[in-house]
Amino acid sequence: MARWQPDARGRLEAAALELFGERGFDQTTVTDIAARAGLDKRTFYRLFGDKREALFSGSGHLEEILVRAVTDTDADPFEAVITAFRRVAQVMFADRLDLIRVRHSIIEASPELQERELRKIGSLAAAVATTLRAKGLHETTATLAAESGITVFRVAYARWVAPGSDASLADLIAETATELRTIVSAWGGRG
Amino acid sequence: MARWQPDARGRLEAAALELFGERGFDQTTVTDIAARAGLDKRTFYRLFGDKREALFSGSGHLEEILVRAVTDTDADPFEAVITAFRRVAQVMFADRLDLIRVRHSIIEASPELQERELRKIGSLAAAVATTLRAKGLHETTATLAAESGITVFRVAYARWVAPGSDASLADLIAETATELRTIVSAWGGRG
DNA sequence: TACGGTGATGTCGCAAGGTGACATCGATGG
DNA sequence: CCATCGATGTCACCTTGCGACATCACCGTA
Repeated sequence: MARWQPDARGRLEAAALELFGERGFDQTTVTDIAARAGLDKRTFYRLFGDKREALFSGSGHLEEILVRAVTDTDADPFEAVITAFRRVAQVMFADRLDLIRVRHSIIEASPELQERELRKIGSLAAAVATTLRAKGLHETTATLAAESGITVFRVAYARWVAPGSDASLADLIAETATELRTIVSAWGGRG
Repeated sequence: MARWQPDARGRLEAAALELFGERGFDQTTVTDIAARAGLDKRTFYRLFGDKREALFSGSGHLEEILVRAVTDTDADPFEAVITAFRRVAQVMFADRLDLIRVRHSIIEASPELQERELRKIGSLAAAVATTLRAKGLHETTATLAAESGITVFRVAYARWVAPGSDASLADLIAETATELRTIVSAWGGRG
């Protein structure tokens, strides 16, 4: 085969997205993906840790932006996380809404991909918590702020991708955070 | 081999726990597990969906108890979830603390097992959210209460399994929920 | 132009996960 | 004594993922 094709990684990602969309994740072999990209199966595994990773390349970038946004503020922990997510929403989820929807439906259709997404989200939360702790917060406080912030983002994101939604992701995040505060504040105390 | 050995499922679970603890998850093959239990690899796959499931048999029971506890109260949603978790903590995490710790350390040492645990927790949250919605709550409210309740449980659980902790899980849950309320309530509003 | 190094890719083989199809055994009922 | 049925064993197979090695393009240098 022709070697040194440009952007091997990008072409493999595109091929994987196409094939997962056409046949589903399980019905697509790594050999299929590599063939569509004009490459070998072994090359795929050199660029991606496993078959699922082809759909999660952006998560590293997302973590980077999020951590920086949390660092660059001195607000209260929860507010810092929510603000950071709203900024991320404006940067990373502004365009290509069609591709985002396709990706979402592919993940939704495969338990394995859902597991991987949960892991990515978990490591995102861990990174945010570490950042908050580095700012002098107590471990439990940092973890709780990070985890509940991520929860808000996930719920808002789910509402945003749902068909028939027109609000912006940033607005949905703020709205969802407000509702979380209402729910939690209503709690009486040591149950 | 001798057939019709009693409690094949239980013996496979025990064998898996032992071997994962001795060599780690990756260094243990399904054939190893089946051999230690005196059974065949194919029998393992008939009783468990995949290799990881041998460590997560209790999650169905946990979901059942949790859903019932949420159903049997008419408190505010967040309080209902927290109370339910505290009740579960007293029922399911009272004895066998040594086994719980072993299981926890095994999962902690394997990314694949962490992924599976996250999925189990996610389906737990979904079940609780469904239960809350059945009580007439709005979708977003139900999801947020369920997810943040689970977050509280996870953080409390992490503190509880950590070496050198002596507080009860139920108390840690209440304490963590209080701290979450403090963090979220401190938030100013629409960022 | 020739030469050697370097890095990305292809080729091959293999252990392990996971599954379908079929054989086999034990118990149970007639 | 035989038929049946459900749980298990056996075999063959595909796919994932990886180690080891060969190969090609490119690049600097003489």
